[in-house]
Amino acid sequence: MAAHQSLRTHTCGELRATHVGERVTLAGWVHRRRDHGHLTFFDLRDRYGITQVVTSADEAPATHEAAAEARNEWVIQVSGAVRRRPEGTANRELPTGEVEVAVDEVSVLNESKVPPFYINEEQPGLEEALRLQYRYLDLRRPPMRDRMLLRARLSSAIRRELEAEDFVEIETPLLIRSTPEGARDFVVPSRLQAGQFYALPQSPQQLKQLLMVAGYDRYYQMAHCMRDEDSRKDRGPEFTQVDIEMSFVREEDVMAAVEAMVTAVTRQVVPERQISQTPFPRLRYEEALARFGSDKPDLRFGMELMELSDALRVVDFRVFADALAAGGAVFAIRAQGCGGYSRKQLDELTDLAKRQGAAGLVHLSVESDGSLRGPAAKFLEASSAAVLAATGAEPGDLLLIVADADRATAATALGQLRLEMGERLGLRDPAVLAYVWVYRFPMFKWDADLNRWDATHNPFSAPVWEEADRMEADPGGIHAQQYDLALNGWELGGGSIRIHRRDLLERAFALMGHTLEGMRDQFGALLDALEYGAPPHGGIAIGVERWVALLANQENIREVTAFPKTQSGSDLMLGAPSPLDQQQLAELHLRVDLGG
RNA sequence: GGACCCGUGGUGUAGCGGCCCAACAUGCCAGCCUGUCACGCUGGAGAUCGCCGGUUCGAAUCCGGUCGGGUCCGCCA
Repeated sequence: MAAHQSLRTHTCGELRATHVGERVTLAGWVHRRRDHGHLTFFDLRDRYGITQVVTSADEAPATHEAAAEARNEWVIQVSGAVRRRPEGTANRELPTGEVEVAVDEVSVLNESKVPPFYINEEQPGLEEALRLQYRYLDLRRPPMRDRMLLRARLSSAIRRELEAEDFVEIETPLLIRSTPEGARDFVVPSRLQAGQFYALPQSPQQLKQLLMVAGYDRYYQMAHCMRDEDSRKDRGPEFTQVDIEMSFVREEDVMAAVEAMVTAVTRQVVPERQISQTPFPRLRYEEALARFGSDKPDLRFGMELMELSDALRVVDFRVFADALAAGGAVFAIRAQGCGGYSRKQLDELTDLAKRQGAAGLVHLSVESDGSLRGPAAKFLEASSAAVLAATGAEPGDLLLIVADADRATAATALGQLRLEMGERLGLRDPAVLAYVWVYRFPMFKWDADLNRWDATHNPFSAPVWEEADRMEADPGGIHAQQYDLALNGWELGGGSIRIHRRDLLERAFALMGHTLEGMRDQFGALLDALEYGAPPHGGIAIGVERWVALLANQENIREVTAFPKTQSGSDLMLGAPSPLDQQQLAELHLRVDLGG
């Protein structure tokens, strides 16, 4: 093992029966102490594991007495002989559990105050703010350590796989130019140029495209990105992405390369997990929305959406009739065996549907005689057979139905209910990883507020080539060569084939209301570069925190981030952000105005 | 910008108008204990209930505000 240094001969995860008889020196933290008077056991911990060391009043009285001072989290160094534990006292829970070190020499390398929370046991309810304030102690806890090591193995495997396929890692700058597109920028004031600001990258998008123009036809980078938008459990102000770009490729090529890397990496890093399907399923956006109510569906379970628009077209029920008359849709999911849900449970589901933009939720339970029961049942009597036929619902089942004048709204609201029911029914198997491609997104969406078309994803994404001619004639009807990679209901990454011809890019931007001057000002370098032999190219970016979180079965990316920010963007350990003093402000040509 | 939830010894919880200057577990300290591994036993110290204000004879408990944390909507090309 490489971790041998002059203060230790072995790590705390290393000793086995084969070491019995060797004299060793270990250094680490006191994980736990069991004091039996004339005999004291210490569990000594480092990042490699735990080893039991013993001091004895009979064998080494002075050492025994000296060691008795040590408390939890003190850093100590011990020397002694490795010996097999007495018959019947081996600990099968520990890899090192067959042996122990009979300590004859101990030295305290550093004492520790009593920590503000337990390092040596799990503590589910522990206030996260406290963990963040003492993150260096939190990171010492074995579950956090394991997640950090998992993340390191993931990064390493990604690099190994990509480099084996001739990808080259190229770093791009962190101080770049602000552009109003996309998320809000974090900005950095320039000292040398008064009144001017850099922006921190939301992603190295333009730079990696410029690298393609430069001929580095397979680029990757573990790229740090920053977006000044409100946090969620799956996104924070700064994050890391595996940024990839390739030249001379079609969608197929990028997806194949990424899929090969993702599959190989997953198998190396979490061999115990099951990838539900390879090659990864591919769903067109429209299909993902219609079947799962999401553009990042969780494919670990079925419970697909069923469209009832036709079955219910004749029903005299305002909620459905109005939605359908307005050109909308009615969707349902069938929750098997949930017909007995209580009023409270149904209210919770209704609240969820409303939060997701639905006007309401119609719930029907199927009685043992096949009749439907629920607040809206009396309106549906004439159609109950059609509903049962369309949904396949059986006695004891619960049907959840959402109608909306907007098809996507109905589908996404029900998609959220599907996830909730999947959770409640235990269908989201934590052992399974269900990667899925979602592709062929609409290229533009109408922005009612700005009264213009806007890119659904990335403004540099290319239209499906055969559709490019219709861009101006039918902006809402054409699709982008855009593909997202989803995993267990989370968006892991997204990418596209880019526009590599200046005229086409200008047309796309013009459609989004950009003037030629505005484009030159903001994207001048890229536009110019496209005129110097830009090859066809495309790529993807994969969110590292989300990926690790899913591989570690964590709900929250803070659990896989060494030093995360709070929801309001604070670093509770460092106390950031903080004010600047007057001199710093003056150098940066800034004046702070807190008046509001 | 908005909605909701949380904030009681070091930590996690209980208490939710007077029986509480606050209970339980764990941790901490001390003593005892030669085979433990969440060691055990005995004893002890430790919180005026995030903060400010109000209601009340009386507030951890009710109300308002505020600070911190979380979840969500908006936002996130």
